[in-house]
Amino acid sequence: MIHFMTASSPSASRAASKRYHHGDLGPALLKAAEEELAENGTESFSLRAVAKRAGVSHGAPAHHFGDAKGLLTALAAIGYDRLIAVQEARQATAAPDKTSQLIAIGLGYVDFGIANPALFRLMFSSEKPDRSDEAFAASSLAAFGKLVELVQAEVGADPYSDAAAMKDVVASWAMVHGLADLILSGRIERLMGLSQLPQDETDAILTDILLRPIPR
Amino acid sequence: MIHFMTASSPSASRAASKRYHHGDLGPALLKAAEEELAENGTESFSLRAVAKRAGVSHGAPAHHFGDAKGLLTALAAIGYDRLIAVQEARQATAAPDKTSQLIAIGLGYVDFGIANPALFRLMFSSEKPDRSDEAFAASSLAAFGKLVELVQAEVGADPYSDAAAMKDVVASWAMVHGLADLILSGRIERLMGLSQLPQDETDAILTDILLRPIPR
DNA sequence: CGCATAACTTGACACTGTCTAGATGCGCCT
DNA sequence: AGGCGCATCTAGACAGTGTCAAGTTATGCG
Repeated sequence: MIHFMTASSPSASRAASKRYHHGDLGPALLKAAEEELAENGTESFSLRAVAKRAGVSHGAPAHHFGDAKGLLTALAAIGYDRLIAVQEARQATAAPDKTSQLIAIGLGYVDFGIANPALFRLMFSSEKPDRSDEAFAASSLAAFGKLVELVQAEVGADPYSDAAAMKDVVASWAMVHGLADLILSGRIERLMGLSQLPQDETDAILTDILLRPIPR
Repeated sequence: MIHFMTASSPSASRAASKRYHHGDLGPALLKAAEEELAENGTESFSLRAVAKRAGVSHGAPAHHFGDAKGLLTALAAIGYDRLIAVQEARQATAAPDKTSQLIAIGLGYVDFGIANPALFRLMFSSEKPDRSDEAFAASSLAAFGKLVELVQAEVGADPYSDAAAMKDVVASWAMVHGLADLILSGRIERLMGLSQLPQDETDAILTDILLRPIPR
């Protein structure tokens, strides 16, 4: 679950009670929104349902996030931070060599998508978030930066100055992104039955596939 | 544009006039829906706007498609037929060898996505269409069948009986799907400026990437 | 302590999808 | 040829949506 920094506000301790001023509503709304998203999916997402879940009136979210787009933008930005965290968890348990580390962030990308399908779609395949938002841009760029960094280590060239290396970045990203997107739409399951396999076998198959876009 | 078979009905010639019975409303609604989708995107899609565009009352679509899900399911099914057509157009202008033909359907997949971003998202990244619908299942399976067939020709093994070949299918699909999805969300453009390049250079880059998932 | 102001509520508005009952006219059948 | 069944389409109502404006509460600063 997302941390949401609920302990930062001095009045947050009694935040759940029915006071007129919630005291920490911003993070509380984000938490409620994520739960709604996870339970009902992106398509039937409702701002009023989020407000109700957080125990406030339907107009309250507007004061913190402007409109629905604002709330979803903030949520997507947090999503990128969490994506990075999941990738780093995979890196920590992976072998330290460059290739294993690159594969690890790919496996983390898929892990994240499977664990948070609606959030993943919101982040990557939705027009709802405002991509020019500062927090969104910063977090998504940080996630992309991890990929660039590890591809650069792998191929030994800076993607921003070497077109071939950038092509390697794009190929790696497209592969892992397509894999994740097809998995969480259920299209791979029908073909390979990944969910029936033990984790290490699934990882082996995905690793094989994730290695392909990288020149050897 | 989709054909929609408007000439098949005997009364379709005066279909545009203000008669009480439209005479060919099903196809007309699909056409209107596609236009709405192309202009406004998937997210702000409105059934009432589709009805208005087709010149009928807001309740009319229900009689032909049941509900919004039904209309979008039918539209997505047609989308798969068109995807196949775009892929076959690419095949027709490609070299006849097996590898070129496989790459051709990949380029067609990307072509289709760029030309119809909202429809692409509806087909692949939306929960709105009913995947158990017969027409949807048939058309999407036909599109997938093309991929299976060409991968089988390329690697010389039947994916349905050979796990390694199925892995090649999954890898190929994931690559082209991820590539298309990232391109139409604008994420590749920022990195490689594909739209600035002449078509043959873009094709060369995409071909390079699309070749990678296939074992050599 | 008083008060500006941020935080939140409440009600209204236009719009959405779906349901119901009613209006219309196409095409079949005798 | 004439009538009529029934698919086709309209029109109104309903609950639910996001957003806006105006009012209410209470926090923290001077």
